[in-house]
Amino acid sequence: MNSIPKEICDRFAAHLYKWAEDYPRQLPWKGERDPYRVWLSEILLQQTQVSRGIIYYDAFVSRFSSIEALAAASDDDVFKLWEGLGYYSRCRNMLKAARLIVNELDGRFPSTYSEILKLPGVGPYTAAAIASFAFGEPKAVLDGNVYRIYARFFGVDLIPNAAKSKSHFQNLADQMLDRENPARFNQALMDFGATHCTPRNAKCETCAVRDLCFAFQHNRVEELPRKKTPIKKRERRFAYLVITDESDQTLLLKRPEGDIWAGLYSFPLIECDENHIFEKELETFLSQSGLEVLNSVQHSSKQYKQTLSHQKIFGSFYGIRVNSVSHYRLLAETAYESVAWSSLGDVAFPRMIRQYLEDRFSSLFEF
DNA sequence: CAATCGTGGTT
DNA sequence: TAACCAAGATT
Repeated sequence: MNSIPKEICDRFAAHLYKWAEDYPRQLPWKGERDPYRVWLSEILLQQTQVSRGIIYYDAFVSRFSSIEALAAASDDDVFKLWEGLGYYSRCRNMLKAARLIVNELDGRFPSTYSEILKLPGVGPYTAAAIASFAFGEPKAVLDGNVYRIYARFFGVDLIPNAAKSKSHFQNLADQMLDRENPARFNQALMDFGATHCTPRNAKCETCAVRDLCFAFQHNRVEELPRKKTPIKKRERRFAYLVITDESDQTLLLKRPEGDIWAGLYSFPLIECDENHIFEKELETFLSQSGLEVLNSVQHSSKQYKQTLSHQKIFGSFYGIRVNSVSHYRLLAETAYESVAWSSLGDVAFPRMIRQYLEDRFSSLFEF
């Protein structure tokens, strides 16, 4: 690949720094050097808008003031704090990394890019961010903002994140980085992308580098970066069984690895495909459950819909009254648990289940 | 390496 | 509305 003239790099950086002074952006983690806090913010911000990340960052910092405190917390408590943010494997990997650092690295956060990169849940972007922000190492971040800025600035006609094009963008980013001030440069670049060189309605009229910008000069700002081909969404139908007994216990299960919402809790569910009729499945489930059913369908909810990145979930909830959930056949040997109804407010649920509980039972949780 | 993993903001 | 996409990582 051709190298970028030094003059271009220098002029870009100078304009970028001037822009950052003209458009200050205050964020809770800005200028932060504590690697724990930098790491925490970057994990929370993966595929997450800054405005939402701030809310969870404040909650996590307030609850866990050190990596030792985080490492010592229970999985369920941390998942509860993460509830609603999505991409829950981040939460699981965050806990793994915290415990690894505390238990095996004597609490010392790794201080180089290559060592940081080994942490669970830390990929090239996050490692570069932590290395530059917390340790001043000259590593160029490559996130959605950076893809967009350089796709436009250099007129790169490649789809971002495709494995083949990533190395091209990384090469550009590496050359453009101000190696004397990596933290300042990375921060300003992402701020610029997030607020000025935006996906739509980019503020080209007040952009100081537009004279150098390929997309602006060729009137292709709206076309770049190239869009990813849209994904097909699998449709799934979940029938949740809200089973309660006379002691106000209910059945929950912890969702396993390998499917959505791993690590969160759920009511037992019957997944209905086209060929399976819910009523028959329910009859089979109950007859094999060991439960003494008092009222097989005490109530049924409306149908909830939730669109995920790769799936569209249709969910309905069916209230079932039994004598005692402790008779459930799989309780002892599987991920199923008997939980007091009054404690459901402390359980981490997927959005759809939390929504159902609020719709139907909000008065019981003192929200 | 292309598919998978959530949820909500924005237009 | 529906598409786009957000400080990506993992498999």
